[in-house]
Amino acid sequence: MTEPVDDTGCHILHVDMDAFYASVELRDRPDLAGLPVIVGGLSGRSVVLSATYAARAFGVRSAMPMSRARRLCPQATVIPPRHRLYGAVSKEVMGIFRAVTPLVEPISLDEAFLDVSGAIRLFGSPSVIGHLIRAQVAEQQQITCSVGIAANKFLAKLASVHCKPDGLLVIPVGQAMSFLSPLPVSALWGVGEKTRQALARLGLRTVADIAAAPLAALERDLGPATATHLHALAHGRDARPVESSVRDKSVGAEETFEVDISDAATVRRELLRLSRRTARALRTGGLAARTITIKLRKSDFTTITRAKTLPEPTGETQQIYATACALYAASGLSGQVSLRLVGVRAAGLVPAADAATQLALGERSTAWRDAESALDRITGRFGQDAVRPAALIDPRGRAGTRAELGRES
DNA sequence: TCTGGGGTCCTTTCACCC
DNA sequence: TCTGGGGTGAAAGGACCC
Repeated sequence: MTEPVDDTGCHILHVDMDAFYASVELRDRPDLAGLPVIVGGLSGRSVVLSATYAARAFGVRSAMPMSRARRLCPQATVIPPRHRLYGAVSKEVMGIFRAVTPLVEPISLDEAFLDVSGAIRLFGSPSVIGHLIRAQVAEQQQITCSVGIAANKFLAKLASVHCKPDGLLVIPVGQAMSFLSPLPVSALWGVGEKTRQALARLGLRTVADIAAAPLAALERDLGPATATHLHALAHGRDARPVESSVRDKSVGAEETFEVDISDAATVRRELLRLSRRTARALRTGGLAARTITIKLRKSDFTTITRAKTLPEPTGETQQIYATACALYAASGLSGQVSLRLVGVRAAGLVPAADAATQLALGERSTAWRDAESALDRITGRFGQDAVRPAALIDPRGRAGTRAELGRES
């Protein structure tokens, strides 16, 4: 047994699956246990989604280009991702959390915050609950997770990072500052490469440096919001509650081509495909959107976005697609510039029911909505390629672009 | 080394209204 | 009538996170 730790006042848990996608794949491939395994696309422009610790030992990291990962670790087994499977496992794992407390805030498929203050009388101290969760996840899903326990979200997340993989760590209330102080500024939530450089120019390299810096000096160089945020975190303060019902602010879809494209007709065809995916996501969530944004990334990786806010919220492919095409035409990039990525996003989300009531005279929209709902039912049953607009049918009889083929498996 | 796809949030700029 | 300023919403870009 481990030493008893004082977890008084530490009612926030951060649970993080270890190498989640790769661990799920290893359940089906026990022969690969202990070996370097990388989950990622097979096409030239894909990146590492997940890597086993054996692969990480070679320097492989998630988000790294696959080409580089394979150079670092040529002996690794590469497995294409199966997102539906990970989603299903995630649902099961979140179910384990919710059996302990209703206050579960999923951050992604593989991690969540839990507020266990109401569960202590029933299950025991936060550490006991952490051990219980780890045991249940291992037993029911045959994967490991790490649990960080502290007085707030930020510290709980730091704790789980520091006990990974397959660990549990409590940061007692009185030890937060001694834990935090020596860490590099990049340990703070919101400090990426750019902010790290900005802080370095101010001579700030550790969390202790930021905690000691005058707030006004930080505000001058980072802006008031970032400065206040970082200053609080550096003192171990984080008042954000665990929220079990966070509403999405936007939904969208984007796609990187295997080869850059400049032909306007091809780009529009891609916009149609992405508009369909976006509209379907809206309808699945019972939502409609007021603002449509397109994203165009050029060969040199510079990215522009163009947005339009509609008079009424919509969830229809036709309207989203028409707006996306208009934005593309107005961008000045249509047919002129080579693009490596296009995207469509819908924001300003409202419940679809509210949006429907705003359609005063029941124009053609209801007909489109009914037709698209019917299509949703068909694709839900028979797969996404069961029904497609004529524009998306490849004359050579193949389905979809190379990029899309690469993802489906 | 050559950069995915899903998002959130912040800052700046601009137009518009009062 | 002209000008300035505050407030607000939209648009655009960018940093960041998983």
